[in-house]
Amino acid sequence: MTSPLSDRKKQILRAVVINYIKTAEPVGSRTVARSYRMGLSSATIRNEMADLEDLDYLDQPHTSAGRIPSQLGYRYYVDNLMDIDNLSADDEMAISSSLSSEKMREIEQIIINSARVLSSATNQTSLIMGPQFRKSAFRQLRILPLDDKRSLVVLITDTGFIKNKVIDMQQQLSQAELHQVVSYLNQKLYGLTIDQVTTSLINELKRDLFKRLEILEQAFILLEESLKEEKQIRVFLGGTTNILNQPEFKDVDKIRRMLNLFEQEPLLFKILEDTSSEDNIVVRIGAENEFEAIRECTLITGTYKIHDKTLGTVGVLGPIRMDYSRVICVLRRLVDYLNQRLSS
Amino acid sequence: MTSPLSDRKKQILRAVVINYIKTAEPVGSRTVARSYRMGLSSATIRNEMADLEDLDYLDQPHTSAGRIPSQLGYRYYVDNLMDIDNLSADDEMAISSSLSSEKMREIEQIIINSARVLSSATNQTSLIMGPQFRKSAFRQLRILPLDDKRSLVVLITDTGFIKNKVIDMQQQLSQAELHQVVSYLNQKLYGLTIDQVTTSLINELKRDLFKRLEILEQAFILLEESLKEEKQIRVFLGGTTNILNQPEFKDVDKIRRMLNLFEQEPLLFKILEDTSSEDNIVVRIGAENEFEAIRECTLITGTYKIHDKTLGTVGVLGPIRMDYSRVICVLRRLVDYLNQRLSS
DNA sequence: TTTAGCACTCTAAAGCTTAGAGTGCTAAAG
DNA sequence: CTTTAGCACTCTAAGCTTTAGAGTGCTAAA
Repeated sequence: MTSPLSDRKKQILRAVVINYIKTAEPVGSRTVARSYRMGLSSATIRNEMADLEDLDYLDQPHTSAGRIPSQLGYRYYVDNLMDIDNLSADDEMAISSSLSSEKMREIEQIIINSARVLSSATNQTSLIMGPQFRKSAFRQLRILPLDDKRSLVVLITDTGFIKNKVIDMQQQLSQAELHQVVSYLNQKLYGLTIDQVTTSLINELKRDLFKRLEILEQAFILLEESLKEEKQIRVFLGGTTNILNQPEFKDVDKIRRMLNLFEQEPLLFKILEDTSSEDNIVVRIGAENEFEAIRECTLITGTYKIHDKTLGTVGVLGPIRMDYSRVICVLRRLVDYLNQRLSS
Repeated sequence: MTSPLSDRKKQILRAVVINYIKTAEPVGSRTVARSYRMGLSSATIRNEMADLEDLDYLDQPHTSAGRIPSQLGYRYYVDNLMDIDNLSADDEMAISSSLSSEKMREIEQIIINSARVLSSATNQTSLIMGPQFRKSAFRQLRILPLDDKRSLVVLITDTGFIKNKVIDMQQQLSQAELHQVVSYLNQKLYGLTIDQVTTSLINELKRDLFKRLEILEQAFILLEESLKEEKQIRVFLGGTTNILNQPEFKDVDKIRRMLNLFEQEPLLFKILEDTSSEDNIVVRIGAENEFEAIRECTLITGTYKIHDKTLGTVGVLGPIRMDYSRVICVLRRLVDYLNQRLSS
């Protein structure tokens, strides 16, 4: 479409973006001329900057202020100008030491801790979708009698989820009968993902079994509820207060809107899910976001897998002015970690 | 100590408190004289108010402003002047309908929903401590082999907690042996509260059993971890953004401090636990709070029980200027609900 | 003891001034 | 044709001043 930018323009755009990310102040021509010694006077830079403004890569808050990157400018920077260094040794140390803390056995613990690490390493708010139970494959169903009336139904998936539920049995069931039913179910369901266990399949099985036993209604309820409940998977947040450190959120009203958003788990889930189809790191800048609520933010997400199955999304949410290069680094690092950690 | 207040002073103090709670503006003598027709001129009220200020029941933000209640004033109001009406029919309706939502099977669901109801009914932030696992009594331990290497250990308490954990078995164990060990443990532990299952007791049992089987190490790890992990019980929050609606929190720095507090679960737990010894509703106004972090707030708490055992604390946290009467009402209602709901 | 009247005080909001940063334009230099 | 120096101009944020309004405390009279 538009002609490609000259190298000089690229350099200048890059300088403006980097500077603005660091200082949050509009960047003037003098600043660019001085700090990135490129042998040009501020007047020349000024002309170039005026061009960049015409091309919509830069904005001017008011006539006599410096320039700030437009959303298009950020996009251009992310796509063409940014270099992604590796993490500094210090960062790497800090991150891996926080990640390797002892008591991280439970999946939930791992996720929560990851959220914390991610937010503190980026100084932004982090969102992590818990592993999607529904994409896991059915492994085993067990029924464990507790006393006369009650039993514990346990559902286990290939990705290590364990769901359980105490159910009431109206009639007692002999060990043998129970065993029969349970192994029938296991046989029928083995290997299916939870997604595939539809209500209609359940009904079919139910019909099959009802001929012989009316009693397992409750066990089916567990299955059905698992399906319903898990439609909204938990989203874990880290560093929600970090947005308060960003100068773009010094307005109480904006803060309220963001915090309100953070309280709406289903919406957060949708926001994360929305990006989860893609393969690698995805950067959504401002209006590129589908959801109105985060149109003033940038969302950077990655997906993590267990045994090569995409199970969830990890993201960083912050103002459009954020340190893209750093966030992407950290996010990559974390996704690697999760992939490795959850597969064991 | 000080001589009791005259009826007239009480009336005036009450009027100031009520008015200030409603408007968040300092209350002037004219306002009191007019809105609470007590046949006195503003000048008279003015004199009385000056007296109340001398007695430390009222404060004056600056020379020519109205008066606001001091912390002592609020305390006097709560102890002597406040009348606690019942909930209005509307409120009652709203609360019971939110509470009776369908899918509240899990304890956690009940707690989370309660937090939501409490915060929206009071327009404050609500805190609810999850039921204290440690005060529950041991009921049953089960071990459920999954495959060659792994088993599921399930721990059940009298208050309906179910903890489980997949463990690795280095050696295989015959059904009979397993059964033997498990029933030994159940016999030894039945009826003890989790608190009573100390590490030393576990070690003792371990010694007993090690003579026969080296294998259950992992099962003990579950027990031990349960003890450790649960030291910090979850605290559920509702309406954290409500503080943003309070005019006393329009300062970003204060907001940051509060939100930071909300992210520190262990501290929240301590704050709630601190009040849990007492019987009924407890009101802590400002500096009456033990914890520095909430010295600018009022915390109103109640405790809920399962089968007459105190299991957790429910609280409302907000600015010192809050609608005490209303909050106390709603809190009472909610504690009743929880007591009833969790005992079934 | 209560009240009217009045001078006084204090704040918050609105208006005004100013310093500083940065621009855009023009004309000269390379 | 491109780059640069110079300069007038613009805009904001911060500080200062002014003012209206609310409320007080005191005094003297009822």
